[in-house]
Amino acid sequence: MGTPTISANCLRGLIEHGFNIVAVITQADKKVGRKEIITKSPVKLVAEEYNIPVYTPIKIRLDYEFLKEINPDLILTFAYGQIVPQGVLDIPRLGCLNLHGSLLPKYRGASPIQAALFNNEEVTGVTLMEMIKQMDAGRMYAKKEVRIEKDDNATSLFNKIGDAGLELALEALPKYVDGLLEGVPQDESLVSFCGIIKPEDEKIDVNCSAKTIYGLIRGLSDNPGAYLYLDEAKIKIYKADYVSGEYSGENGEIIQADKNGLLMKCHDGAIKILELQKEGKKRMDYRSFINGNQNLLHRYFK
RNA sequence: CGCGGAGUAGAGCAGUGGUAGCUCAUCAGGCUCAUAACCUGAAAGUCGGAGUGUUCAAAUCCUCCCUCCGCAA
Repeated sequence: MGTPTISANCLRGLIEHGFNIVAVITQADKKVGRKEIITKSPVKLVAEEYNIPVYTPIKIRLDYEFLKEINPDLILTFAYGQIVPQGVLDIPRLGCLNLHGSLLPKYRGASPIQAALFNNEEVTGVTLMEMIKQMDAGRMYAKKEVRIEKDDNATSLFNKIGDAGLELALEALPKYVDGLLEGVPQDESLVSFCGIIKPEDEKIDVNCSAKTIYGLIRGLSDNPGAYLYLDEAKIKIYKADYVSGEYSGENGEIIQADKNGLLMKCHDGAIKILELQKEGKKRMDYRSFINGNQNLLHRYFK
């Protein structure tokens, strides 16, 4: 069970390594984009490619009777996008496992990969764990660490986590099936959570520290992008760096706008904007932005 | 028919009826110990496409089409 590209890659890997996938469950086709084109999930596309039966319950919470007939030995989820009810967890004889995009017990919840970036972590990872009723709280069977590099953003980290998830599954699933893995309970004192990211969470608060803003920008790039406003125009920042040090001026003020950089002062340092996009315009580097928007100096982002 | 913005030199933009401009990049020359710095000059646009639409005159107004983007989903 899964939905986005990383799940699809994982599914493909499992299939090619000889795992017998009897059914695939993914989110239903959705209308996407301005033209509302009906789009199948990446997982569905891969499943169809290999002629594996696909199920797309709108609400798995209510609609899972079909799974009893399939009677799988094991269910593996990876970024499925719905909460799986107890009724499903009880079906497979070997239980339900989940690949979670963090090193549990850190970052239980819906956005672990982004959360690691928001918090400027240097290491995160993926955890293979038992699914229980309480979200992301089951015993852990295996983990794989992923190092976060300076130039990583959400897109690149998703890919790394996806690759790591597949590797972990290939290594650990056979052992699990043979009963060789021991489940380790999570240390409840170290639990932290991350929720669904809402549009208001994507707004940059210029009064935050440079490092916090940097983390937000990385964690939301390339999709959907962290934003702020210049006058009435919404500006998304896709790539930036942070500079420590004291700068005069107010938070949000543009304190440099030339070929050497586009700097916005914030609390405890400044943000060096590298790639951005004004609404209605294309994504561009800071030099192009400065060329087309003169007199930026001492104006304010807010 | 969900709402809205935009398509003008390689890039980013200005220009809303009267012989197409700005910043950056490019090329040439100059200055300099030197330079991504500075000075001088040059090249580069059938102004998204179509119209056997309006006008003395269209990048600018009208009609249709294409593409890109923000919101919403």
